[in-house]
Amino acid sequence: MEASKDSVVKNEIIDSAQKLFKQFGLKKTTMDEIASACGKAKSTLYHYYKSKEEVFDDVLSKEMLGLRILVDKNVKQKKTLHDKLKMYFETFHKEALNKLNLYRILKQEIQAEFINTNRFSDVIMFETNYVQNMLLEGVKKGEFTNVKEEDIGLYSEVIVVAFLGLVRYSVERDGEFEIENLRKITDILIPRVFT
Amino acid sequence: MEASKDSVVKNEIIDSAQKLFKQFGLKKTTMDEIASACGKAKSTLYHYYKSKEEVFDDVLSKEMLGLRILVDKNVKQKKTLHDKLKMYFETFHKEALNKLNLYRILKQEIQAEFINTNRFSDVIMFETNYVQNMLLEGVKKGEFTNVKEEDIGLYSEVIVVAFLGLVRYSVERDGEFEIENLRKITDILIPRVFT
DNA sequence: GTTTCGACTATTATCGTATTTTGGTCGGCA
DNA sequence: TGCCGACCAAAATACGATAATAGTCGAAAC
Repeated sequence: MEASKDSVVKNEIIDSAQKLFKQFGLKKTTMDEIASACGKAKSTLYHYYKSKEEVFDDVLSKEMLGLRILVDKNVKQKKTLHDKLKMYFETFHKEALNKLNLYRILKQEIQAEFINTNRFSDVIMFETNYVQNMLLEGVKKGEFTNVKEEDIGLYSEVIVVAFLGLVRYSVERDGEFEIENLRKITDILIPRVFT
Repeated sequence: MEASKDSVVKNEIIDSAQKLFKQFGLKKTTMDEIASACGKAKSTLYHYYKSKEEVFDDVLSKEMLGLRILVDKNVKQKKTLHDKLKMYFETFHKEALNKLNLYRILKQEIQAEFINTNRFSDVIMFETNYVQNMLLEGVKKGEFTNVKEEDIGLYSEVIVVAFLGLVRYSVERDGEFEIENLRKITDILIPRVFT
């Protein structure tokens, strides 16, 4: 078994699964459907994944990766902490709505045990870390001085959780809470040194 | 029917109902149980309330009122916008955990149609308004200048939604996310003029 | 040896129906 | 006017039968 061949087949499976999960959700998508969608027998899937959950998990990882690549790319184009955060919120919010499966997790629509516990807090942890690095960079550059360095971990967590709360809210209202408004959040979440 | 007598009986009912709802939740509490808990017949309850929902709604109103009185009392004791907001977050958070029924609403644990639609957004609206007044007062006193006055409505909404997201998070982790941390949120949510 | 498949199993979900629970009504009693 | 027990209709529950589905296994194909 070549590793490359292996991952090609895995990609086929994930692509089909992603579409089906997006359309019907985790519960209403069967392994048989995924299998025939990519022209394989169900038992073949179990050669590459040991469970349905593992397939779903991989789909999520793919979506998350896509979102993160985009977020990171956009954020890197901005120079100041303020602009970076603004772009971060905007891109994350927009992409989370596109990646429907991911969005379902954020909304905690899927109540599977294995997901809520791990996945959601994984996202929070990862994003907290990402934001933390942004803030630390801001500190190093002197853009962000009025916060003790030891508090930056907590600050990041607060920012992420608060932001995700807003994403959820915005999603539940389905457009009532506009993206333009979301842009102003940075002004709230980040105390500026130069006022 | 005297109005006073009427409200005495209503209070008896609400007290019993509150305990039961707190212990078993909305769905697992029956009208018969509430009735016998306050030594009345079920049909008597319908003399004072026209439905179970109305009873639950009144319990919520009572809890909300209690919380709001305390919040308002504590907030009024503080002078600056910063201290007021700090106290606001702290008291609201603490009391929301005590008032279990209210807390279930915030957590959106109760999925009854009549609740999610009205109650939750009622809370958001009320709190948004309350915070807005705080901010406007801060503007008037010159403590809070770096925000356009027309944006204050949006700011308030963002603050409330973000804060409720944090309350939920803190509740889900059941103590992991400490109240002391919550106190620092004000520093994040309110850009200070004097840095 | 690796990948695929069809047949098989065990578990879970679904359905139809009988039964119970429960929200809500009503007439009458104090 | 305030209260109750008896009553009803609708919803929840229980349960057995049936169907759907996640996951296994041995063998065939490559």
